[in-house]
Amino acid sequence: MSDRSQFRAVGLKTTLPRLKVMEILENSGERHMTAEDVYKEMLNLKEEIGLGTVYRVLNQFEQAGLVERNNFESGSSVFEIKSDSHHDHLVCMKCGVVEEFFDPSIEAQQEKVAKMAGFQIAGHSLSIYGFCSDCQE
Amino acid sequence: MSDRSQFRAVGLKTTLPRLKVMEILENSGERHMTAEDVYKEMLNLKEEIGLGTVYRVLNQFEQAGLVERNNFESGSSVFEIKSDSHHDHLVCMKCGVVEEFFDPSIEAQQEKVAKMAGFQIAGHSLSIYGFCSDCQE
DNA sequence: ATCATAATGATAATCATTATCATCACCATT
DNA sequence: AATGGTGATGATAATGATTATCATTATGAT
Repeated sequence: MSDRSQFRAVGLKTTLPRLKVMEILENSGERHMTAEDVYKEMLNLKEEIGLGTVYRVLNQFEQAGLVERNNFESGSSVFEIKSDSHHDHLVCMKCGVVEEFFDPSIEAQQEKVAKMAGFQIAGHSLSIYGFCSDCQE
Repeated sequence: MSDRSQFRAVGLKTTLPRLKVMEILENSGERHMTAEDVYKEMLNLKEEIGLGTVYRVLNQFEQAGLVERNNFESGSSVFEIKSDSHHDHLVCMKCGVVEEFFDPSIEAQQEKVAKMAGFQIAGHSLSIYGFCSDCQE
């Protein structure tokens, strides 16, 4: 599905800033970008855009289910293209690298926990913090 | 252990603001408070304190291992007295109530995941978001 | 091509949090 | 109990992330 039709499907007009933001999220090596990251990359590519627009567009994309927001422990949100498959994160506290993982048994166990507490589950966020293989003294 | 000796043990002088902040965290019905919450409660109790001091003290308590910080999806950190036993959270997206849980199998599975990815685990944060039993239409 | 409407960019505003710094309180020592 | 050095406080300003405002501009249905 093209970005164009993706946007149409969620009621967003196809504009240059939206196309560019999506393109950066898709093509940037870094899968987890802050609004600021996206903005800077945009400037690198000699594209005109306002930082406010980046924030606005990312929020709209999140609302629309096109991207996913994560709040690690850094003080700013990071965004990534929403993949069809849910996953959680391993975050390196030294170099900041983020690895993704999916563990069915953890997922299943969460369902159980929620059910036991009478919670209707809507989502969850699991981040494991530590040091990646390159960052252990 | 009294707050007084607790503070001494971690190299913090025993001061009125620190005693009061700790007292509020201990006695407030709400276990997960923002700095602002603590500050307002302080004013309620007719105690003089600066908001900056609340932030400073909470950070020191966190450094010292006396309280634990959590970043749910609200944009501001919440603090709770650090209990000896680790736990994760179920957060109601409507009323904001927070329930705690501990699930050994999830914990164990996280260890496995980290090991497989070559990560040296330092901590983790698992929050399940949903609707508590009182908040389901 | 026209036009209503939504989107943009520049800017100001807000919110959470931290830094600064002069004044003040704690507490080990006298 | 008085003293003094050092750490702590409070008021304020500063910062960083994010959102609101609003006049101008671009999109897409007609």
